[in-house]
Amino acid sequence: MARNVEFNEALAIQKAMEVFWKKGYNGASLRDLTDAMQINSSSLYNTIGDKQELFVRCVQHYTDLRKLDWEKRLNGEKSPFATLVDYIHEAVNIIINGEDSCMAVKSAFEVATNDQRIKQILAADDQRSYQFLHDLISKAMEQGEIRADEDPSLLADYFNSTWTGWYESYILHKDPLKIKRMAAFFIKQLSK
Amino acid sequence: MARNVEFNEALAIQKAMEVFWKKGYNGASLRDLTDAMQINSSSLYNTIGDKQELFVRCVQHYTDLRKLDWEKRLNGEKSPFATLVDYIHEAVNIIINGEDSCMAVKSAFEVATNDQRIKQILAADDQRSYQFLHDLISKAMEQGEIRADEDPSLLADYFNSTWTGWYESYILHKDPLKIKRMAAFFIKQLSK
DNA sequence: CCTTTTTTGAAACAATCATTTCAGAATAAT
DNA sequence: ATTATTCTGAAATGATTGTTTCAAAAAAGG
Repeated sequence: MARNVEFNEALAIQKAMEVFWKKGYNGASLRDLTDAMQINSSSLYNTIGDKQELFVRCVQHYTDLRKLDWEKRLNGEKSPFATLVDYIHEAVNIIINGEDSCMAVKSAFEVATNDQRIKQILAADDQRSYQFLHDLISKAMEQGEIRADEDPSLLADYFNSTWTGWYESYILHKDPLKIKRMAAFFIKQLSK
Repeated sequence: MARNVEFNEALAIQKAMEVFWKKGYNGASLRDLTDAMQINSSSLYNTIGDKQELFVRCVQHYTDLRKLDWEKRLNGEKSPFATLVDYIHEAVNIIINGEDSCMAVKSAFEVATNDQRIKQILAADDQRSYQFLHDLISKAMEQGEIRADEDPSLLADYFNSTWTGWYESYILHKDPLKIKRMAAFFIKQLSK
């Protein structure tokens, strides 16, 4: 009985996410966004909503991707400790090679203080990140891969919050060796 | 031969800093700023400059205050390790009680990626923070207050980047106990 | 093919943005 | 007191902000 939506919404969200990621919420204008999404603002307001709603969808999309990654890693074939070490090394590579830091971290500091919806999405994401680490650490302890004289939930909390500072360090000093040394120390703390 | 500047520039910078601190660079409008500074925009542009210049001055002011604090602590009478532990506990209290996170961290993620002047100021600030920790840690090792089987520069780097994640954690979860537990673990790692 | 419903594109919207202008008030030195 | 210079306040600047309007284009179902 009527026309269908012409543009690919998933692709448009992906493009908008990249703009927000690079420029931040306040730094990205609606023209920046619609240019990247290759749609007219009327289409945006008809289907997705206003700027805030678009941002929510983008942050949600970002955290969905992370969730998939964690699930895939947990279902992998390697041992818990090997999975953890792999993850850390890849995280280091992302920090060193990526140029836009982490969107979850940036958004936490820029908007989570004022926007409750964003805060809630990021809190849930952080909780999943914690759970991912907690699972691996406690399994590694059970299997005797790492020593079991610390509380897994404390270690997961502690390590989970550690990443953020590495991003900041790399923004300010652009020193890959610094990050790699901290990661090595991080792993050594776990294993010995 | 002529009139003097009427307003207190130092006080105006302080007020502007508080606005940027809370709202971020892009989130703070010039009206927000001049309202808080209680000056006309013409006075601002005559004496300090444009918005970017004002922000530079505010970030500089923020880091100057931190520098003074570190110097005062280094010149205190307590032992190196006691000074370090005091500092950590006060940092935890600031995270838990403050409501606007850390301006240096927020600015690093929002603008340091695009603005080289801000990046440079924050990198210098981070370097001083590192030096502060490095001084205390190496002195504590010399005096036998903590074990000396780790590289002080690595420990200083590692601990220096750890704070940032605590701020993020508190923004997302508002859980004081979580921060306190991580701080306690932090101190235990050093001392044992 | 025709009707109905929806999407699209371009333009317009008022509001706000950072910044500038300029006349008049203020003040320091003569 | 006069003069020379600078600062201040209010208003205006043009650009950009997020958002809306609406006619024309598109397409699905009868």
